[in-house]
Amino acid sequence: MKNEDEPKDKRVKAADAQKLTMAEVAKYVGVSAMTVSRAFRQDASVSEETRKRIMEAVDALGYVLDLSAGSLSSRRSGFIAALVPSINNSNFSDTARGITDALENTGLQLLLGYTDYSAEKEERLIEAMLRRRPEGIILTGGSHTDRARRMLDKAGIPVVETWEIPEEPINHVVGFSNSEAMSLLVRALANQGYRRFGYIGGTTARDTRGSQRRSGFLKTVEELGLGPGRVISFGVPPITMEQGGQAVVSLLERWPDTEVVLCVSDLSAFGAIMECKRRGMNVPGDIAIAGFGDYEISSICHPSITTINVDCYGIGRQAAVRLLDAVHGGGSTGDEITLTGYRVVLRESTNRGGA
Amino acid sequence: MKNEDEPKDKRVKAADAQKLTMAEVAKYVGVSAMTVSRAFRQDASVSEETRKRIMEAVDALGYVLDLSAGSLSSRRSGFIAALVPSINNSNFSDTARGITDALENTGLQLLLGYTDYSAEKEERLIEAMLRRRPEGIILTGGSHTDRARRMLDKAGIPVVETWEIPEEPINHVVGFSNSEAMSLLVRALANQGYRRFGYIGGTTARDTRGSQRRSGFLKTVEELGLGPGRVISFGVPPITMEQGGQAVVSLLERWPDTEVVLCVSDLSAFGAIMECKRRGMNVPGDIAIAGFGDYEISSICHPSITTINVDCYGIGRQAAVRLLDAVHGGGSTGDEITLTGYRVVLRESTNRGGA
DNA sequence: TTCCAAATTGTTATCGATACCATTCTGTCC
DNA sequence: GGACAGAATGGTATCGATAACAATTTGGAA
Repeated sequence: MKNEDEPKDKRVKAADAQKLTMAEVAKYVGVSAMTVSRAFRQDASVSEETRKRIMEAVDALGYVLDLSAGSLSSRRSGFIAALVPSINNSNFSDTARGITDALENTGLQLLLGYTDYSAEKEERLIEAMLRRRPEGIILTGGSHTDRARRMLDKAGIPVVETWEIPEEPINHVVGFSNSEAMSLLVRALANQGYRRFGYIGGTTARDTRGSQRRSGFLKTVEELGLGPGRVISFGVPPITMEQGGQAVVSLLERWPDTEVVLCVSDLSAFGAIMECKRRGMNVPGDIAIAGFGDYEISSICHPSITTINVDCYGIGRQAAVRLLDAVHGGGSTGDEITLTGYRVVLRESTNRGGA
Repeated sequence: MKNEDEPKDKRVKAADAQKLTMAEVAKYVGVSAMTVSRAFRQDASVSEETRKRIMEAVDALGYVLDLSAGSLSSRRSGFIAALVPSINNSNFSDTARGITDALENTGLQLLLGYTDYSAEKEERLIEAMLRRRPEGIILTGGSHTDRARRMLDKAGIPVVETWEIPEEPINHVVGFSNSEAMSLLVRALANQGYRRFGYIGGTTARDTRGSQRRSGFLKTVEELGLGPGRVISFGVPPITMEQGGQAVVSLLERWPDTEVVLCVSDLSAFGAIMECKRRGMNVPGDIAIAGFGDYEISSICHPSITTINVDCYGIGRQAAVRLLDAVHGGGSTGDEITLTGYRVVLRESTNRGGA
């Protein structure tokens, strides 16, 4: 049995307060709603004194601007949408952070979605996002369903594709060639004297960047006259640390004399290295292993991991900057491809003749 | 010189199409706008035949529902806000994933923000979020500015605090006691025979969960009669892998006979272990090290890391479920504290007499 | 056949801010 | 003193959907 004089649910009172509208603030101050509206925008012409009185009233009453109402009449939602494959992957969350940071103080809100590496889920997300009328949208990769492309086209908003160079860009692109980046790594290691190259990646083409890295690997090994590359496909992308460990076992069973193994990402490379150590093998003494992405872990772990450093944060930041240009400046410069940097980072895990 | 019959900028045409409104779809089909509106909701009463015709028209015209207009009249924004300290931390991105998954097919959109472990940034984000009139909000931790509390109170929406048990909960809570969890780990290791305990954490109280872990550590070491704990504070939270490595060096310089080091998170523990190995020390032979959070890395790395497993995904999922209950069901059950599980995971890094 | 309940569709007002244009006020210059 | 530019403020229509209620149709039951 509840006590009778127990206080009533606090939210009842609160719910009333919630109804507070701009007109009521205006009445309280003794101005028109329009003036209150102007007081909230820094560029509008309101006398300093009036603005001060309004803001005091806003504080006193606890009024909070309602953007959904505003965006309807101003026809500007104040949203930017961004889709990434996964938020659990630190490369992509760095990109998301870059976007968020670039959006700070622009008055734009980020609507973030993750596609789980699926073009179908991407399509559904794009539709869900467009229902909020974003002023621009940032996508990962260039592989989209036909319907997704049609929706984006119809939406008439700037689109930025990131993390790779699509064959048929929709609009703007901020990224790099995953194939060439992997190629660069192969050449760097070949320069060190490695000859028998293995590769570990996922089983399907879901992860288009992963596929591009593999094809860059295969092409370059071929070009260097180092025979066909030894490829192990293991697990649905994105492959985990654990799967990296399992894959390297398969690879070494099949081609025991492999000298160096390149992995689709640092995570699988790390798993591979740890599995080798667990089995008593020496990295890089018995086998050299390299990754891709330069995750934090790769510079810290022992042995530290040779990899390709990608400017994940910069991809996000530049994508957002491009988008802002297009949204505000009217995109006068037209569609463009912005190449972002990458570089080979040689570390202990591929030290030739290393400990 | 551009070719004259080059197609004009596609976006011009697209921008026109964008203006498409529900009324135009209605006219095209020969029904009222209201009927089109009903066709978009699955519970509304529209004949199957009419809905089919409408949806065909929607497809043909490429109409996309405008939720911002709808939310104004229905007074339901369709948003849920969630604030996490960082999206680069896989623990919190797991929580974000749990929230997103629980929201799937509810028609609710997640507005995600990251506070960077700052109560001031949290306050600004809460205000920004409230301007979108979310139907509920999920926060991390129980430490908020006064103004933030006031705004939340006024907003009159359900609030769920996660990841810890606040002393003064606002509303609902989904979390666990970080202090008790750390205490459990200390006891488990004391049971194994360890006596001289060290601790590595950040320098400030910004990370309240980190502070709670430290106090749980200190209290328990004291209770067990194992003298004052040896604490190294290093770096602004969240401390990185690298800082974990630096901290363990400090700790061992100051107290060389330390037997086991507990770290505020697996990331710093990993950094500490790698630094020890780099310096030729054996883990756990020379020094045992444990973390907190059970990140993927901890089960994979060598030696694998003893830690506290936390149900990060479940925290997000349950927080969202609680919130949905409160939003839809009217929160009839009142405010509640939902405790989520955690458990000690003993691994190689604290093997007594280990290799 | 008559009548009523349920299913289906239509009409109108409205959500809360902002765009657009009109109006008032202030100060300055000739 | 008059005129006028520019700043400050107000009034009204409007953004595009949905709530609320009204009207119409349909299918049986009486």
